[in-house]
Amino acid sequence: MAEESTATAPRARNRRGEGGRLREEIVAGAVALLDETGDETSVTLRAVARRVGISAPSIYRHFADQPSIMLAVVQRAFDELDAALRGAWEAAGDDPRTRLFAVCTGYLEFARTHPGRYRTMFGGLWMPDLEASSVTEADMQALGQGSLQLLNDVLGDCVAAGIATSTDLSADTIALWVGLHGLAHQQSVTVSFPWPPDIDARLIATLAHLADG
Amino acid sequence: MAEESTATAPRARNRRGEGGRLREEIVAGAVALLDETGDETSVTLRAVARRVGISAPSIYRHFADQPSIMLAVVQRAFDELDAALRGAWEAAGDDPRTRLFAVCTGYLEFARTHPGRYRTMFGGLWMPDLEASSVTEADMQALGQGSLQLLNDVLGDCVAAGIATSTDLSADTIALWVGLHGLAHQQSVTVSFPWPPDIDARLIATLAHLADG
DNA sequence: TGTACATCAGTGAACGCGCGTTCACTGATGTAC
DNA sequence: TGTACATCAGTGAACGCGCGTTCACTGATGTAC
Repeated sequence: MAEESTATAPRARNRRGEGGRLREEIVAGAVALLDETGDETSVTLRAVARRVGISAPSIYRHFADQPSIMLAVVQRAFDELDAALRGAWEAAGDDPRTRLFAVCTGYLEFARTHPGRYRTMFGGLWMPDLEASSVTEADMQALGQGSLQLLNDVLGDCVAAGIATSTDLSADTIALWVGLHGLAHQQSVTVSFPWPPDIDARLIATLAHLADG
Repeated sequence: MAEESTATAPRARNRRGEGGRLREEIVAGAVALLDETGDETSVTLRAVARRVGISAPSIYRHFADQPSIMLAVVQRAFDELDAALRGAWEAAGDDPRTRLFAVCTGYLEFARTHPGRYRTMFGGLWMPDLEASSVTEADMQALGQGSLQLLNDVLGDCVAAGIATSTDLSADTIALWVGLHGLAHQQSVTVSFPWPPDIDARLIATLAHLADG
């Protein structure tokens, strides 16, 4: 039924100076492949080329090698996570408690909506050999920093408003993130697990040390 | 320096009726490969055969196909996790609080000691197509049940002793496990992360709803 | 005790496949004069 | 305005590799008589 419409048309070639567009298409194709198969090992250079509708060697105009594609995919995925959380934050209004829940459930929702992407972002398998690649350790550590900072802010606002307690905000932020990650990751891996219906709220309220009621 | 000593000797063949031994060696070799490389994609049928010191086709006497090897590896890893937690429980004495911490830190320690194994157990990538394989969904769900039950017990003992509170023990057990898993998984993926020094105790005490002091 | 035979553990050679990567190329598009 | 040329996006064919899997086999070990 659903044909791979992006691959069937015989691609109009980009005009001079616009070759950079193909880079975008390659990353988008790789992300689409990842979302569809849910398996990063199926995001091969050749599979991406097929998906985008170009020949395999064309990719080398835009990426040095196969791991570079995965790095671009992961960087884009982290950017999208950041954007999603920021969107949830802005849509949530002014109440610190509402904002905290909006950002945390936004995080969980991202993983549920894009399980393959989430697993790849945090799965560690795509990680390049830092010695054999142009990627720096700083590049690695920068990933996810924005989202962690946003979590820190919403939790800090709750503490400032007196609806949550904390002796060490940054440590509690990391503990909160760890809990969200554990839930998000397990849900991105398995479909059948006996989750209690209130697992989201239970985890968030506990890890944020929210005042009762 | 460190030679692959297991692969150099020209293997004495098993005696009649003891061919089943090779099955053990194959699983052990696959686990060793996983621990060394930290990467489940390098646990190929041929790599395992090389590691054990046999020819590739010999594996087919003991496993139907390549995914069957991975399944055996994961099942063994879950058994070992169970045993490690039970060992920590028994060594911890009678105090419920001490037991809770012993089991939880035992869990985290397992992941730190065997990061590749842990990532594979919970990474979801090795999972076979349930339709195209002899593995049942019940097999899948059974994995990790023992460890979860043990967590349930130690947490329940704390509640019974009045040092922890819970409105729903099984839900709180799952929340506790989710937190442990998030920390264990992230630590099995990355080496450099700005962990607060007390992250283990902070996470455990929070998720167990331990009474202060 | 001796020997023919069945059983069983493990092998060697070969297959087709998809992969990443290289190379020399094609042909449309813009530019210099 | 016309034309020769440089630039640039993308291609087709080929490579060597490791993979999973198959097949017919070898040869040691135990068993029946």
